[in-house]
Amino acid sequence: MTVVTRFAPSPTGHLHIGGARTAAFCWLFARHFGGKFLLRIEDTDLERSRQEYTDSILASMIWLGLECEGEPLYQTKRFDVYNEYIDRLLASGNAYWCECSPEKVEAMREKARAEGGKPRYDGCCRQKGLGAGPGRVVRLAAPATGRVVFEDMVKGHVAFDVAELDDMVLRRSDGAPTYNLAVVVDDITMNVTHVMRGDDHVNNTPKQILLYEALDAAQPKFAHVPMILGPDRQKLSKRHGAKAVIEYEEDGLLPEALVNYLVRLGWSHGDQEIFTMEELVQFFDGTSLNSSAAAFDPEKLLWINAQHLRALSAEALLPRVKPFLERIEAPCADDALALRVIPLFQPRTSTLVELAEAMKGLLLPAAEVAYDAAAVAKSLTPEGREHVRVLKERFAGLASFDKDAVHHALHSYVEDNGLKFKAVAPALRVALLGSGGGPDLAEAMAAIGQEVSVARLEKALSL
RNA sequence: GUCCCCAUCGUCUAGCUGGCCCAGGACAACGCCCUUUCACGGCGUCGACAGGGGUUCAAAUCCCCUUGGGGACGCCA
Repeated sequence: MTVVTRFAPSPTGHLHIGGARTAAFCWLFARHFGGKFLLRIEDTDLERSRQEYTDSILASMIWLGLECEGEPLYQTKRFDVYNEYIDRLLASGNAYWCECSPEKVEAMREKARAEGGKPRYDGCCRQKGLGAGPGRVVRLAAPATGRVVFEDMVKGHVAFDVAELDDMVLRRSDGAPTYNLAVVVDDITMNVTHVMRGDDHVNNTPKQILLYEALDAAQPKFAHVPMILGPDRQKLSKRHGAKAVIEYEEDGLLPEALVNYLVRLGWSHGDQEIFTMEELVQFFDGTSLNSSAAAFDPEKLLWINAQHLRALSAEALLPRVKPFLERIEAPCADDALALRVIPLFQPRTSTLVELAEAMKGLLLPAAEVAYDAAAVAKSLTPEGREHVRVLKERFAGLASFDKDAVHHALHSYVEDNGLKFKAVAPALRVALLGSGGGPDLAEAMAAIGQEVSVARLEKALSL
């Protein structure tokens, strides 16, 4: 039997990190077992569903590298299928028409709540033998007693008393199917073998199992992954602080790093922290999932991202930083130059945004270098300027300008004059880079080249 | 209120078929080293088995209770 998983977002917002993690788990699980990963758009809430959100979710999935098999399935296009299944339930006596108004049902619930019980519909239309009619809904004729039991892949043994469940609505008065009905029908018809979803759905599971039973259909395996909580340990949701995946994209995060971080939240493989997508596929088999909720830690995400950023080759990184360079008006005209500059900042930055900003400082022509006033005042002293002046001449006269050549020129100047390297480095650094921090001087000069290096020093001397 | 789930350092976690754990790794914090700066890196410090009962020769690991946290109770998904 081939494994089939599915991710089923509702297009009422952008894809947020909780959903992204669930999607990643589903995708990984299917990949690991050589199965299929399907996508289903749960857009039956006509009020809140929007096409733009569907587009956004799809785009985020692609960005994350979690591509699904075939075309996504839209629930709104499947009302015929749902009605067919509802008719079957009606015919088999597992469902019935109900004429109770929402107000009446709400009153029942209030009453039950007041009496300290579980709010539920009392099933008063069950024996009425009603047929279809305006304002009427179809409800499941749930068994009155017994227990619903299932083995969850992460929670283990879970049991519910059916007395806790009520006769849920299957078909709304407007003819649209309800969530639980649609999910079950879809999972059956899509041949889903493993339902992996958020913890917040465990309570729906017994209701859905009742439907599988009423439909006499085989049940999938369930895996309820714990929620992601905010740094404050409060629930993270679309309406409460959950950042959308696209925001991370804009922040310069690497998709593989986001997936790495998200998956590690609630899953582990020994002490390993950094995983490539390939490793994730190799190791993720649905076990080692944690059963408790995890708090989102932005700092660790950043660290993971930095690790992935450093692991990439300059060639691989170049096309990925380019959009960020353009965004800060430092478009890269010289790929070879950019390729030499990237490695200088890989150990010094943790996002593409930071990388682009750092690169900008070296990509600029001499005339546009921005000097940090405090650093200039501190290091470009008369004495410092003198060092820069002489050094500039020496650099200009170099036949070769690779890192070693520059390094030797620099150090021979220091030795020739009986100086300490520390005495000349700060001035040269500010003159060259405009500020007090940054990469190795010889490396930086070799990267931007002799002409620009000399021009930069000259510019600094004119300050 | 009722039901379901969960409970190891501030955070993510290893460990949970009991002894190798007076609990390991990672992020963060702090310190030292490396060093032309800023980083990277290396080394180290701080820091947890929620509490109480059992079971056992032995419990972070098994059972119960308490407490705490989360989720769900819709003609939302």
